[in-house]
Amino acid sequence: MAYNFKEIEAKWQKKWADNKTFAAQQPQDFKEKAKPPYYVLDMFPYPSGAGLHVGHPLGYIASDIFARYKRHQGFNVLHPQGYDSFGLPAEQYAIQTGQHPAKTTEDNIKRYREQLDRIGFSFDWDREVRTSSPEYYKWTQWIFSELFNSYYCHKADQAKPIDEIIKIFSKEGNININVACDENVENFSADEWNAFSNEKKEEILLDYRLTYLAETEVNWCPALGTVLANDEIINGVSERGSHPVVRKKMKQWSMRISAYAERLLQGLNKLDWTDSLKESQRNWIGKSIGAQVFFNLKDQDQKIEVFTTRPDTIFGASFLTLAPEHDLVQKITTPEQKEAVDNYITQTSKRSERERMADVKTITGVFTGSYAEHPLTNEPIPIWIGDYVLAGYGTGAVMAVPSGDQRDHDFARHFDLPIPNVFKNIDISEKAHTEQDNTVIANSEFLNDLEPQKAIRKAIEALENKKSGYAKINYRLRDAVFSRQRYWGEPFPVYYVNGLPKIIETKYLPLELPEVEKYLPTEDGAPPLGRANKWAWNTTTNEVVHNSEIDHKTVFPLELNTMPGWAGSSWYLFRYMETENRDKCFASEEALDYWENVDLYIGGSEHATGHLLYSRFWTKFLKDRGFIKVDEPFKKLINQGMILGESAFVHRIDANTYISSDLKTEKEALKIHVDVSFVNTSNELDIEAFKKWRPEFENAEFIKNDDGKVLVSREVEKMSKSKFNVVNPDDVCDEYGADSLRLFEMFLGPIDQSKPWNTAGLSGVSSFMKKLWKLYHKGDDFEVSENPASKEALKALHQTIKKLTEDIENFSFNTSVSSFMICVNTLLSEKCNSREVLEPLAILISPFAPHIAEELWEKLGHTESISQAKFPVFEEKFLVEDTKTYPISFNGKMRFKLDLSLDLSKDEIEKIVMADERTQKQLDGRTPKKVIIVPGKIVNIVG
RNA sequence: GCUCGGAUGGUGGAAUUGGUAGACACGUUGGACUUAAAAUCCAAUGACCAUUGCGGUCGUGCGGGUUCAAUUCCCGCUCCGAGUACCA
Repeated sequence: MAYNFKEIEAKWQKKWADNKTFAAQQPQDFKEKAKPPYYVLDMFPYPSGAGLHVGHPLGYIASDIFARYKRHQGFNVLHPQGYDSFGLPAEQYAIQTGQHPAKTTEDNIKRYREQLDRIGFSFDWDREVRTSSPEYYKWTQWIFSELFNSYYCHKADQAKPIDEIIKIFSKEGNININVACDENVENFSADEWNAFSNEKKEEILLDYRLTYLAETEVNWCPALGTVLANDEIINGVSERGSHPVVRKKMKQWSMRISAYAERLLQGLNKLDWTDSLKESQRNWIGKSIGAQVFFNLKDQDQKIEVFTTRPDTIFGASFLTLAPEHDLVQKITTPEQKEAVDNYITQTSKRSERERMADVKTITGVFTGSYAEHPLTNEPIPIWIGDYVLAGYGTGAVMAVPSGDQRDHDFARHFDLPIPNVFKNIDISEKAHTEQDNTVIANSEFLNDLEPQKAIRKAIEALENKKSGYAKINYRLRDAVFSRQRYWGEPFPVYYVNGLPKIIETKYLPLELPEVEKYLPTEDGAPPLGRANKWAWNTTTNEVVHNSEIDHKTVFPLELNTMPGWAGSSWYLFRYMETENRDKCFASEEALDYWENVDLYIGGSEHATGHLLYSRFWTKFLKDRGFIKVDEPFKKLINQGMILGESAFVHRIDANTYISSDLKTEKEALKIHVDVSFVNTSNELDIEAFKKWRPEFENAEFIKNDDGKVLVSREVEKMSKSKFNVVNPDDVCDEYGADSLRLFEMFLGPIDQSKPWNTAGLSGVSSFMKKLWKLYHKGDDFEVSENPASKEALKALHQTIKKLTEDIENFSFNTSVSSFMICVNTLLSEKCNSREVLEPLAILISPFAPHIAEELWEKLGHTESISQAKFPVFEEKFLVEDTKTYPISFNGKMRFKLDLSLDLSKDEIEKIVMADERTQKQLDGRTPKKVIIVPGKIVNIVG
């Protein structure tokens, strides 16, 4: 019987689903001793309308191989899948078509599921989660409430219930506490606190809560009535419709992730993530040690706060630069400078933050007309504004030391400001001196002749004595804005009483998304939920009621923003642990204790500083409040690279004429994307299909090459619908089978690298599958002998076991596939069909190609699924060699090979090698200067 | 700009701590089988020179360095990709 992958794959996919073969056992399911748990998780997909392309399953195949491998090793494996189903694309589609995002999301999920099912993943689908389902987001809302009801105590270094700080305030005020809070919080005593009105107390508490309302800078697009992400802005205008965008302040929910900066940083040390990923997070958190310095204004009772990592260069500060958005700018600008400053601010508001950071060449800025006082010399220092200083970064102000910072240097040169040199014997006329090594401070009074580190300490001491500053650790990590002016996201469980937020109690959750007639912002610029008629909270009945009932006594308006995409994905790993009690808790204690956290997480590196930081933050928070016991979500993490598409282009030389790409033309040919499905592996265009594709190609004329073909050119690009280079896994499954798809995706290259998809290569793994099948068959019949295997066959098997075990542990799946090929090629040439070899081989390959493995396993006479079969164990004895083929090199270049016994000593090897006539020929009469012999490795003759 | 990756034959890639560069595949060429095609099998295949044979030179993005020996380690570049805080 020939290898019929269609039948085999359909058969086993059905059996797996019917028998729930891959259902993970819950702790309470174990009658006897519990199996050790192992949790393998993929970053869950956003179900887009385009469906899966071959790039998506790459990581899923890798994690599936590992999950299956762990089952063979005797672990109880949790390997779930779900959908990150809130998001912008569904909302955009809803705006365009009027269809409810819930409906299109449901359709997309259905399609994703069908596609995933065809690839033979060992997912436990009973545990599926969808972030957009109310039963799930009930608990996202609950976590938000808990954050609202918590503050961060730096002394205990953990989050605590907000009630505790209220007690502290009423006993001792806020003067001696060490907690995370807003920068500008006012001091009060216990008596003052107790005398405050409830409203005032609430306002103050917002400065301490782990989620809080605050004014934040956003990219506002007045024409679209919405806030845009930086990457929705192209050249200063909106991507959709090219409307102007301005920076604007808006009241938004934020998450006090900055409170966790140090723990997020320290926690990295114990994670099994790549160094580069950990380094990215470290840089993102951006810890720097330095000083906070105050500059008093010359003529006003105000001070400007700056943070600097180089207080040793403070005598070189010749001006201050404020971000144009800085609160003090309006107050300190003199009437003469007002027009210039206002114009500059308007100009700046049109530039995105990213543009301002990236563009170092154009130097802009304006003098405010005011002066501050140098804290140590009392000299006047001009105050400028410049858009190279960002409002959200540090204090939004810098003390400019042009001799020690390149951007300050550029700014000073551009505006002809003084550049005092504070370094001994260093020329700073051309560029700033930014290094600390081999540096001595000069022109700095009491800091003269000191090295930077000593000078930093001394400068801070001086600032502290004058009450003009103090040592400070600063983090680049900013609090995360948590409000979105969108429809398709989790509603906040929040209503407003006199403008102050109140939380809806957990027992009344979920607060479900209301219906709206359109998914656009309202005419007066409120978010889409502003269009809902029934979006008010009745505090007596505890239910959502019509807006008309709002009386601000018992019925209040609800929050109109929704939560961002990362809300649901920050805790979903815990939801999969629970199966039965999903309505009672986010996950039961028993399940949480057993599964703990994710052992292996696979996903794209684009999540390095977003999702992976936010979910670490929420995990630490949940632990602080006692809801879970682990403080990191993902123990080990592997990044998968992107699979790129190979776009095809037809070459057009005039309105209707297309030329084969191998022909030269006098006219410049225009390259036009063409659907890759019209092109075969030899780059020949299917002319008929092309003509039918679109009306404008119907009457196309072609200039063919000598073979009578029209060839296309190829380019590697991102796989995307708009580039017509998408390859659908369904098509690959139809033509080659899921097992071949799985093997090929792994065979393409290292899991973490991006690489182009090339369908031509599929025939290689496909013929491997046929060879594998052939090993177990004679003609059309299954035939496996009980005779002992040859020495060579056993050696091939054990070499494969060894290599494979190492490869799987190192996630080097491309070389695993190679070693399977080598093994099967050897066994075929050995004509090996012994059960002794073929049975372990089936298990070895089953994580990679599970369908064929199950089929062969069944034919081998087993009635249980192969998925729990014990993984073969490597035995050294089958590999022992007594000779080694030595490369004999001369000056490092290999010239010939020599088989020698491994028992030989160095001297013996040297004698044999030197006696060889080829050695004498290479030396050509010379005497070698040196002979290097590494037994078992190499011989190198120098001279 | 900043941060983190990457670059090896015509193509995807291999080379475990510095020790035979190009495993395994694709493609190409030639051959076997076949009426023919497909499938399958066998052989060759980094470039250049030489070719009757032995062989030789160069070669892992570029320029330097360390070493008996460098794809691997160090210094300085170039190009490409990802992230850059509201895409997911």
